[in-house]
Amino acid sequence: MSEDRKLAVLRAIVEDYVATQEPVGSKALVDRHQLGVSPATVRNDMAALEEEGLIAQPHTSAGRIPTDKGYRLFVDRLSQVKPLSAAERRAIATLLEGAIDLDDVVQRSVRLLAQLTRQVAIVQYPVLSRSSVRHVEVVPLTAARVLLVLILSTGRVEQRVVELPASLDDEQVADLRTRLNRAVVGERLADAAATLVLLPDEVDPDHRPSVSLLVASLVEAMSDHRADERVVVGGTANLARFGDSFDVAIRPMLEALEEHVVLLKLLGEASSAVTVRIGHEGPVQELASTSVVSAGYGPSDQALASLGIVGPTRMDYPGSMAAVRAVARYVSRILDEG
Amino acid sequence: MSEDRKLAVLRAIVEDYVATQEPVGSKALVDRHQLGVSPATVRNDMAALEEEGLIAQPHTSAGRIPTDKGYRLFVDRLSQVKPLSAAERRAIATLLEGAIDLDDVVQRSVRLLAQLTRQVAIVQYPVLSRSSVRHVEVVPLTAARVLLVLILSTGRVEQRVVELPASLDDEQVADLRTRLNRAVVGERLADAAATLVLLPDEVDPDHRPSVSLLVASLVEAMSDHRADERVVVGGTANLARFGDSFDVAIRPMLEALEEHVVLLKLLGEASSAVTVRIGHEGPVQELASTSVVSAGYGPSDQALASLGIVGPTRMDYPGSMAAVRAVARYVSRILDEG
DNA sequence: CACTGGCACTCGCTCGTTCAGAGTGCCAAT
DNA sequence: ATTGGCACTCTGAACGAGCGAGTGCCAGTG
Repeated sequence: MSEDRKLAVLRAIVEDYVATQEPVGSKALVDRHQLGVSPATVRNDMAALEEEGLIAQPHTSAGRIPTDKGYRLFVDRLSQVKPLSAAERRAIATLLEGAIDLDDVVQRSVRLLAQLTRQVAIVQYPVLSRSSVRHVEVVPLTAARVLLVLILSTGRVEQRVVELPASLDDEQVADLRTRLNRAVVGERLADAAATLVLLPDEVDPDHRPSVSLLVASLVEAMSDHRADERVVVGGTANLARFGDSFDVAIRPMLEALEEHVVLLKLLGEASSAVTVRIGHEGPVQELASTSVVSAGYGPSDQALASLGIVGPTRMDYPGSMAAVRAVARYVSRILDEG
Repeated sequence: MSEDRKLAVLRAIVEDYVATQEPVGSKALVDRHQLGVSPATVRNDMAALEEEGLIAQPHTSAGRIPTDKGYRLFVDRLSQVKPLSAAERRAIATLLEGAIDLDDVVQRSVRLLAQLTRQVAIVQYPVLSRSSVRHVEVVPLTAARVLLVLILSTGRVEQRVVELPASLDDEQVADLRTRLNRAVVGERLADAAATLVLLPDEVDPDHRPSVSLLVASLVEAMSDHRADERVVVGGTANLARFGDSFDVAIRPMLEALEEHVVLLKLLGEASSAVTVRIGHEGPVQELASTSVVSAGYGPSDQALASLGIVGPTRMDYPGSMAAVRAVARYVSRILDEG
């Protein structure tokens, strides 16, 4: 029994099962693939594969389906990322280049991923703490009320309204604006806080309470992890496609998709390579029958956040990986330019 | 045959059917409700109700279920809005008061509505064109690049980065900031554009191209209907609850929930009263078996936008209406304060 | 005249049974 | 090592019977 052919059989099983959604038998296999051997031989190979835990039969006398372990082997050794068609790549490029701001980029990416893979897509907003400050703006609203605007290198904008204990005139506000920007522009958020706390000491003691308050508010905006946890989901309608052919329960999926914390766990740590999590390998019990394909993205190849897709373990891995990788790259490029 | 009792029977049918999800027969009715008559009598009433098109039987020799027309009558004449429990009202108040900005208010409202009604909730962002300008800020980023920040009375913040044909120094920016604010603060968005177009004529001819560009960008931000169409959806997991008990197809629901344009159609024109759309009364063919309960909200009782819930026609209308009304009121109050 | 009890009738649903088909494992042969 | 053949297993579809919920109608009663 040839080891190579055994793996060829596994690959064929995965491909057929993904395509048809039905357990695949020995006869069907030799019909659809040019294996050059008889069904009986394939049966022997199958028995061996089952022995190794790579495939299983739902019940006696049914075809075989791949196990999670089988998919893992397939992804690691038997498949290569399927290149996208020229049309698809053009579609990605034009769609993403039409985006007008960060929100829009994220929005469009989700749609794109969902359409390309026909799965549920998830895109995380760039993580705050690793980006740097591009500009800080102080806007007087009334005498004792100012708006702080924090603009980050990723294009993200955070704003806070602050009530001051004492009023500031325009000149003082302008001075403050200069000082703040001198202190933090170009700094990474994680470091900026340290520089900021020294600022109140520099100014006229009369205004120290106001400045302290402003600084506190700014630091708070910088470490706002609520914003870090923002993710956008799209393509939920695709759930229905494989939803009724059950096996994958839609209920827990829908619930997970509402819990952004869970989604972040699913996406995992951002790393620029494409990551595949199959079935039980994932961190969420309820989603043991789903897989996640994700990749990090961010300007200049530092992975600021992740995006990816979630679908049943029986998915088209090569295709999904290609789509995820392509979108991640394009989004990274856009962020580089912006 | 008493007309009153006939309506009581209809009410009982609606209530039972909503509770059990199963066609209700004459026997079950007299058991569960104190109608003071025998099943046979109820059967006669039922025959009459069916004659009038208010109820129907799925097939001969099954119980009755209300028709859309039956629900309509129930909502209009047989039910009163069920008051929320004190605990529920407290939950609404505390949750919404903890919100820190407009995004957060919208986010929390959706969750709240979904939890209270156990249906899918939809909240529309306040419509731009009817709100007014609170402040405009011009932030120099580099010599020939500025950030425009537009702050609206609803708390919404829009920003645009503009590349200028010529560079402006700080003094000129400050002057521009003053002029812009003088021109539009307090104006409604619809009117502000008219005032703005005159602005370029006021300034030094050298900077006229830059100012024109800024004004154009601002006008564009003000009339950004993309932002108008923003809606947030929550509680999708609730779909699964009644999803498998068929009759309501989840597929078109999920699809509709992704199409924000469709959702806006569903919510309809914002009016401060609670509106109920039952089944086919709605504007979307595919959702003929779902109902929408919605209400407008906005500061000082002008309805800026709508929020509501979507669910199967067999829903708890009094409860849903109460929840929608309560949330709409609380959100309005929050906007009033902010 | 409104209501009631009784009764025959209609279906949809559930359950058991049967049957065909797909697929397997094993064995003897090449 | 591979193959054809064969007996065996098991699922899923098809069928039919019987049950039960529910109805409509009718004759009887206050």
